[in-house]
Amino acid sequence: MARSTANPPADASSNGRHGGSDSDRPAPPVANGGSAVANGVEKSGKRVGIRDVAKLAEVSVATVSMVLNHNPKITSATREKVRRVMEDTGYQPNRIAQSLSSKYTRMLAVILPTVRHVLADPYFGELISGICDRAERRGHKVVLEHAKPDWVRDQRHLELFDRRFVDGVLCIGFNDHHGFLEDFRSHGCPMLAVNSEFPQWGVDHVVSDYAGGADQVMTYLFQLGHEKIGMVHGAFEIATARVVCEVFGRRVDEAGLGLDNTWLEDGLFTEIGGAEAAERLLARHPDITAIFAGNDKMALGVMHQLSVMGKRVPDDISVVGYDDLQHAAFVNPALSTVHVPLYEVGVRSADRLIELIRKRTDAVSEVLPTHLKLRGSTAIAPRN
Amino acid sequence: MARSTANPPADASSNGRHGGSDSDRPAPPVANGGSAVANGVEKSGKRVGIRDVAKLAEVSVATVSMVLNHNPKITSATREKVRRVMEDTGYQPNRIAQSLSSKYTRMLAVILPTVRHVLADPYFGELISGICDRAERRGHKVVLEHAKPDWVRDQRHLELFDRRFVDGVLCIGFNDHHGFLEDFRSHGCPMLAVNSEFPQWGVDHVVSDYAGGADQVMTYLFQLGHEKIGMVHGAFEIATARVVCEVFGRRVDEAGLGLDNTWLEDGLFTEIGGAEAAERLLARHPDITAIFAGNDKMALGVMHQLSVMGKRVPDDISVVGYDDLQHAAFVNPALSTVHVPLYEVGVRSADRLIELIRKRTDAVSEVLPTHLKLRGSTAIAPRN
DNA sequence: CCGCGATGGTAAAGTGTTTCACCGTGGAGT
DNA sequence: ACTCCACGGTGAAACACTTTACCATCGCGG
Repeated sequence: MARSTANPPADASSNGRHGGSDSDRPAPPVANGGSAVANGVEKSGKRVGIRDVAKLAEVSVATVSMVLNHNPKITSATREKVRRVMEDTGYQPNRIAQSLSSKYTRMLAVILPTVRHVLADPYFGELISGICDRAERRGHKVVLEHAKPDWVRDQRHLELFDRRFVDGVLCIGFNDHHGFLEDFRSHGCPMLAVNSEFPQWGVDHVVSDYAGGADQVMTYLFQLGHEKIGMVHGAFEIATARVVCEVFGRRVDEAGLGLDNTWLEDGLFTEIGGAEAAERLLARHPDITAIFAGNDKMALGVMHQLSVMGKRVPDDISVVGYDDLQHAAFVNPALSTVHVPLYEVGVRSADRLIELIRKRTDAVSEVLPTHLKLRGSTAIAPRN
Repeated sequence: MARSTANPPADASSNGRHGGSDSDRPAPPVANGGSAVANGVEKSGKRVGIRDVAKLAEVSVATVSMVLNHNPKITSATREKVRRVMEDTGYQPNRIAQSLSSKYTRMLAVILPTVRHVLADPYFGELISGICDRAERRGHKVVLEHAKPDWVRDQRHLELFDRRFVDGVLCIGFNDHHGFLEDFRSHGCPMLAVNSEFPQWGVDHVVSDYAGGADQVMTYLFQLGHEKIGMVHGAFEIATARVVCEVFGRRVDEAGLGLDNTWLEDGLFTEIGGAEAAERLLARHPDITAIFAGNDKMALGVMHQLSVMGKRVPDDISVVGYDDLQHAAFVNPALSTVHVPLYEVGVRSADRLIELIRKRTDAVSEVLPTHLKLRGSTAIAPRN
């Protein structure tokens, strides 16, 4: 069931373009193979295959293949000869056939939880953006996958590998209840958790520094003189959300503010959830002067609710978000938040996963820094 | 170069799950083939292939293949026999080999323009969400592709088909300068423009009713008594943006308001562009009472800028957006906008493209309705 | 009783690469 | 002068399916 072990593909492997650009060079020169031959079509109506190239170049099929794969056995002379024919004929290797022979498909899957319209959430979008850009540069394509309930019940996630859809998967947005994440590792399928972590399963991951970000927020709020601080957090099944709450709790305790659990509310990671959490928080603690939300969506909901309830931000209450989504700078007031390098996390994830696939590395656990982004939603605590 | 024509795949084609679920049934029953055999592994360490199944079921390989593909030639008796073996062994057809033999990969590509972090834009996310969900239900996978400048220069877009990456492509967010869109059609490659149209090239498309939406906005603004209305539009190279402007112009003319081109400003489809456009508009026409933005991002920018300039929304100036992105309801004030059924557009696009691939239809030009979503950013025009 | 078509299944030929065992040649080492 | 190895390249066997001839059997009408 697990992928049989085999040599990882050479760094410079065939990816269709004759220049060969597996590494990070932007793109092969490609001298625009514009011979008289109509692009890609031989005199016959048939598509040109490796055999045709071999015939025209007066070499064997194996040789052409080796040129394609940058095999050092080939002289630069013959390599050139073959290259020329490839350009003249507009030959492009059939990637299906390549995958069938070789052990690699050069495809990655991004697996997302089944939340309605999950892709419409810029948090995911930003991560995927980074993943796609980097994957493309390294000659990989990205396919999108949703982890529907029946999907994992039927073991469909392993099907991705068993049926040879992809070489590796990137998982975004899952929590401790998603036990299927463990299966990948136990079946020897390259997998990486993106901006999340699962210490209990030893899953490889690239994550941003949630503890650091939360710490900075607390320091900042204290500097502004806030002592009545509420927290709107996401689900506790998510390790990173837990971390943020823990930091919040620790800092509050250290400062001796005596804030108990009633200052914590679950915002479900959504705008609406954030709004409702804010409502509860305010009902319980009318004297609250600051709210720290676990992500920007909840922060938006909080601000919306505060506005509805006639509270001014930041004059009456300061609000801090987390993520720094693109539109956070354009709401009223502009949101102070923790900048998470989501795009960069995506980029690194793709890099590390590809290395995992090539068995160039085994354990990956990378942390990217976060920092405070101060805007208009925070101010000095109002004096009572 | 063009894909050689061949029979489209039968509606019920092999997609790995033995139940066969090409149609829209949610998922095959899958009686959890839990025999004693360790899932998917035969006694040997080798993966189980179609040959193994044939041997165990005492039929030929061809028969197994036909069972897989729901070929009516097979008796239900033998079909059951084969099915049983498949479940017992946990056999799953290798999709690479299937693609090599058959003419179809069951993959679709979504092609996006090269805008930095384009996926982080919920507009695209929502569309792609719909596309993915429906594609998955119909047994297709979706791969993401960016149309970088060099990509089209090198004819890489056709490579998607030539190298057998995908069966069809969905293009989102392009404009009249992207001539490469024409290539797909001229090479016989199934392609569909999503929520955009290119009458000049006769590209198939699924689009929402931009004219209707704009018309409703204008009617509404007139009802509120607005006469000094500015328009922050997107690039004119985009047909749908043009349509909105045309409607704006027509309605304004019909109403005899005498607003010339100085009431139009380009907002570049971005928040920042919208903000700058609003600034210019206000500098030129301090008496402006309403601004109609071509999308929600620009509307956010407009509102932000108005707030910076000390104008109140909607008391001093009303703002209307277009798209109805998820967070539009949670900004301050909540944005009145045109609801575009982006998710649904994505769904229909996937459906139509798959039909195109199967040659079940040829020309597709579908229009989905839009409607006004009134919230807090609009009000009766202030009396001078 | 013979021929014929429909039925249900089979053997074998693709599908377009990669990879592996092998081979001829030429130069260096002894 | 002879062995031996390195070099550059070749032929053919995988890879795991689909598809297309083709074949045997059987029922039925003439």
